[in-house]
Amino acid sequence: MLKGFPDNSVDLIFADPPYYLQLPKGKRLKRPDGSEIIPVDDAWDQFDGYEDYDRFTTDWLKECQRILKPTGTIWVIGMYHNIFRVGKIMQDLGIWFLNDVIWVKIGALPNLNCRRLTNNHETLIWGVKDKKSKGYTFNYQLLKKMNGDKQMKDTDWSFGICRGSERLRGKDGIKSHPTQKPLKLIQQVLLTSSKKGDIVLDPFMGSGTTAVVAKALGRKWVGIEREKKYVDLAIKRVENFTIAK
Amino acid sequence: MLKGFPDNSVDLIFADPPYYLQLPKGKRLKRPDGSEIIPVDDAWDQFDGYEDYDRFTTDWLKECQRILKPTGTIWVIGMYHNIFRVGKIMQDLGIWFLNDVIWVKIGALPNLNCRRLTNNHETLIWGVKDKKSKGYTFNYQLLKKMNGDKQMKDTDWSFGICRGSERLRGKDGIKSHPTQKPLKLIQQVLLTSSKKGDIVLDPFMGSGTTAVVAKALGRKWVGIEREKKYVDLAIKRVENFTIAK
DNA sequence: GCAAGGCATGAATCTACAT
DNA sequence: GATGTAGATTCATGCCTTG
Repeated sequence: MLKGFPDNSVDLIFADPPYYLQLPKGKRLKRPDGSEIIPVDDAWDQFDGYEDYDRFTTDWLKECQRILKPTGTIWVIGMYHNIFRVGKIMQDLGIWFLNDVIWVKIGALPNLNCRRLTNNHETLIWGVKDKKSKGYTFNYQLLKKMNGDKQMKDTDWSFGICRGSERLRGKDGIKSHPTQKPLKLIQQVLLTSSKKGDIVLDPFMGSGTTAVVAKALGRKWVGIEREKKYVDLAIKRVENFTIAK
Repeated sequence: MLKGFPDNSVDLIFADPPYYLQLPKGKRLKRPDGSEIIPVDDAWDQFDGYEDYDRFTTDWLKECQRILKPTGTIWVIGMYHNIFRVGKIMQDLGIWFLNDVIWVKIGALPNLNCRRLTNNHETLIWGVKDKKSKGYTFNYQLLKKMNGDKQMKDTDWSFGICRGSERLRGKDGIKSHPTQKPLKLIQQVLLTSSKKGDIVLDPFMGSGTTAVVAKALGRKWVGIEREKKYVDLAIKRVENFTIAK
C-alpha cells in the first residue's frame, strides 16, 4: 500500500492498526439493563490466527520503516490483544524504541463480568527508524509547559474516549467508525514529536482524526484507508473542519 | 530449572525476568549535580542479541506454563525494553491474557537528557495457562473494596519504588539487589489472584520479595534463583520477616 | 521533642557534534 | 563508522542533620 512512497520521506507516522480482538463469534455482551454492547467485529479485524496477523503486521511496518526519514519517528497504538506482537515485530525490524506511553482512557467501559480488572488504557509505542537514528523531534519544553512545568511522563496521558459531539454518527445515530480516536490524543502525539510543515502519515486513516489534527496544527498529511466509506467520511470531515475557538 | 516440578502443580507464578536493558557500555549517566546513576549492568542482564534473549525467555515460560495448574495464573513484569518480546512469546505458547496492568512508579528517575518522555511505569501481563482455562482466582470484591468501592482498573496500580528502610542494603550502604521490587506491588498481585494456602512460585526470586509477601499472606511459596548470594539474602530475609503492625 | 531544610538516589535502551 | 568530548538537564521521596 505504500509502494509509491520514496524512501526516507515522512517525518511522523501514526498507526492505529486492527487490534485482532478475537471476540467469540455470535456471543453478545449485554449491559446490566439488557442493552447490547456493539462489538468490533468488522471484516478488517478478522485474521487467520496469529501467523496471519503477524504477516500483515510485518508487511505494513516494513514499509513504514522504509519511508520514514532517519530523523522521523513512528507511533503505534494498541491493546493487550495485539500490542505485544506488534512491539516485538517492530523491534525485530530494527525500530528503536523511545518510550511506551499509556493512554489512560477516561470514560472507558466498566468490566461487566467481574472476572478481570477493568480495561482502562491503551498503549502507544514511540520509536525511531533504527538504533543509530539521530535528530528526531521531541518538543520537550512545550510538553513540560503543558504539564504544569514538570517533565511530561509516559503515564501522564489521560484523555476522554471519543464521544459526544466529537463522535461521528450517521443519520441513524449509529457511530460511523467503531474505533474513532479522540482528537486530543492525536494532538498530543503531534505536539510531542512534530513541527509545523512536517509530513504526517496515517496508514490506517479510518475516520480521519490524524488528518484533522494535522491540518489544525499546520502539518502536511497523508492518509491511507482501504475502505471507501471511511475515505469518503474522512475527506468530508477534513474539508469541514475548522479550528474551534 | 523447573524440570523437577510436576505438571499442573502451581496456583500462581510471579516472574520478574531480566529486562535486557542494552545500556551503552562504558557511558555513565550523570545527574546535573555531577553524581552518577548506577546502571543495571549485571551479568544476568547480558544477552547475545534478541535471539538469545528470546530463546532464554521461551525456555522458562514453557516450563512455567507446564507446571501451572489449569486454574492457575501467571504474572510477568517488564518494561518497554523487553515486555513486548515476552508478551508475544507468551501468546505464541498459548498463554491467554486476562489483563495488562500498569504499575505507575512513584519516585522514579526523571529523564535527564530531556530527549524522551520520563519512564514512569512498568507493565505486568496477567494470563492463564491457555485459552480454555477456567476457574482461576480473581478476588473482585476484595479489590473493589481496596479501591474505594470502585472496580479495580488496570491503571490503578500506583506504588512507590522500593527505597528507604524497605530497600535491602549491605553494610557499605550499597543496595543488595539492583532491582528489588516494592512489597506493596507483589502484595497487590497476590491479593488479586490467589487464596490462602495457594502455592506461589517465583522463578526469579532475587531478594525474595515474593516469598516474604506470600509468607505474610498465608500462601505457600517456592523460589528459584541462580545466584547464591541472592538465595542467601532471600532466605535470611524471609526468616527474619515478621508482619509489621 | 518537633519542624525545616539538606542530601542522597532510583531497571536509563536518556544527545550532538567533531575528529 | 567508531570514538571522544562538550554541553545541557531532574523529580519525588525518605532519611538525616540542624535549629
